Amino acid sequence: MSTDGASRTSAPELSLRESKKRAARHALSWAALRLASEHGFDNLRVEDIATEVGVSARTFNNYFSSKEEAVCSFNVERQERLREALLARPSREPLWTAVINAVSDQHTADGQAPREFIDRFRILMQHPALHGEFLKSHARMEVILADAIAERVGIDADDTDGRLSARLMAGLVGNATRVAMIHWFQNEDEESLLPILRRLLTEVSEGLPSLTTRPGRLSGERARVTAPAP
Amino acid sequence: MSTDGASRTSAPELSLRESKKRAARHALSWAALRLASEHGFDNLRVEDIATEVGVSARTFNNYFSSKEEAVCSFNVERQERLREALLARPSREPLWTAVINAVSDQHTADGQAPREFIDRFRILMQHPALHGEFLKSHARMEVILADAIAERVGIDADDTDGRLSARLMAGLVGNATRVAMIHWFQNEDEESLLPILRRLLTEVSEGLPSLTTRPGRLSGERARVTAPAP
DNA sequence: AAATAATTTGCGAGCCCCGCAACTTGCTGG
DNA sequence: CCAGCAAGTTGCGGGGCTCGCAAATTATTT
Repeated sequence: MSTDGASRTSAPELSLRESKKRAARHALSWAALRLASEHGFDNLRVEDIATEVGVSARTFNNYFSSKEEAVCSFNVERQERLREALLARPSREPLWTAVINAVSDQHTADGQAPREFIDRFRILMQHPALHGEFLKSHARMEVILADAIAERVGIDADDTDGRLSARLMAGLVGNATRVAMIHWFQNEDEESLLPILRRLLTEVSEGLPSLTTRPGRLSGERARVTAPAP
Repeated sequence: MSTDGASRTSAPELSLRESKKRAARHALSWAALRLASEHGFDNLRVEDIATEVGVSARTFNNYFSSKEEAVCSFNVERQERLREALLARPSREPLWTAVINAVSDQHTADGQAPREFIDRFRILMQHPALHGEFLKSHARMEVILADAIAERVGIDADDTDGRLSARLMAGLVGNATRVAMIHWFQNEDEESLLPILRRLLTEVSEGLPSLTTRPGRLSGERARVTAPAP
């Protein structure tokens, strides 16, 4: 029968080898995530992950160069989707709107996951050993997003300043995402992730008004910086 | 007599033990950085670092839980300085101006380092094994900066939204810093770090005008997002 | 179907990180 | 001043990780 979505989005006709490789990588990544969230990262052995999937431990290290990488690898899978999502937004949408909506879409599915799993996930991601890899996967995401932004806006490959700006904007998005997630990690019963994320992104897109135009003893002016340098 | 800078900034009168500990940590961190930049991270052994400083390898792991952490630890030392620098800016300065100047100050000294060292440093930081830890140290920096911002602006500890905004702003700064550094890593003979950094920070502080008001087929409007939530 | 290319696997080496228990060093109250 | 306590250091040993290598297995090509 095999009625999977091969034709859904321009399937690149992957060879048997390629599809096996992807499947293996995917399986290893999810096995790692599941086992880690169930037994805790400290009790995660490479051998267990490999056994779970039915390959040798040596093969695991052909796919991932560390346990941490495998556990956080699910983030990478999102990247590809985000890129497509942004480019699929109607081209009339203002840039920020398109970005915010595209990012939101990536996170709406998360609400569906079983509560129990989400809770364990939050605990898991607090582990120091995963923090670095988690950030690393976000950094990769930002690069992808920056390219997508540049593509959407029509920035040339050789427009250094333009690409830097795109990179910067992608960073802002990634940062808002990160802050939202961390806040969400730490405050269990508060708002769910998506509303926070949208709020932060909107705030960023508007130039952080709540801080710069604060009523108190603060100046509402934009920064006026002394001359950069000779 | 001991006429050192004890009174400069409210020295906490550290005990002999404490000062030894700090010295050891500092020495280990710098030994790690130096050896790594000279011989490459792949040829860095914990034992070498420890020997260089004159302690046992076991002691090294009492201070740092990984080589990566040690190599990137110099970033942490900046954090404390950044906090003080921001709070020391004249309180009349607009927030963004103060932040930009404080951040700039942390990086002006870098230009003085010997060229040779800087080059090796740039290569070193490209190593995948250090990338995660590098980002981690930046994340820590952002937390410190967020607190400093909140303190300067006068945000209460229980003002959740306010603190979130401060966190967000600190993230923007961290992000601009990161983008600037990465750009600087990859383009050897281009501008030096500081000018790029100041340019990016200014751009961020103004709400990314170069992208959102781009002449072409893009709308210059701010994002108008569908209602975030009830 | 043979030739070729890519993957998987077992083995072994070298290193890392940490718990533990002795040992050394700084600190504190009499 | 010094006895006794607290804190830091060290060697040892163990479990684990990551990788290079070469043989075996599995796809792909001709």
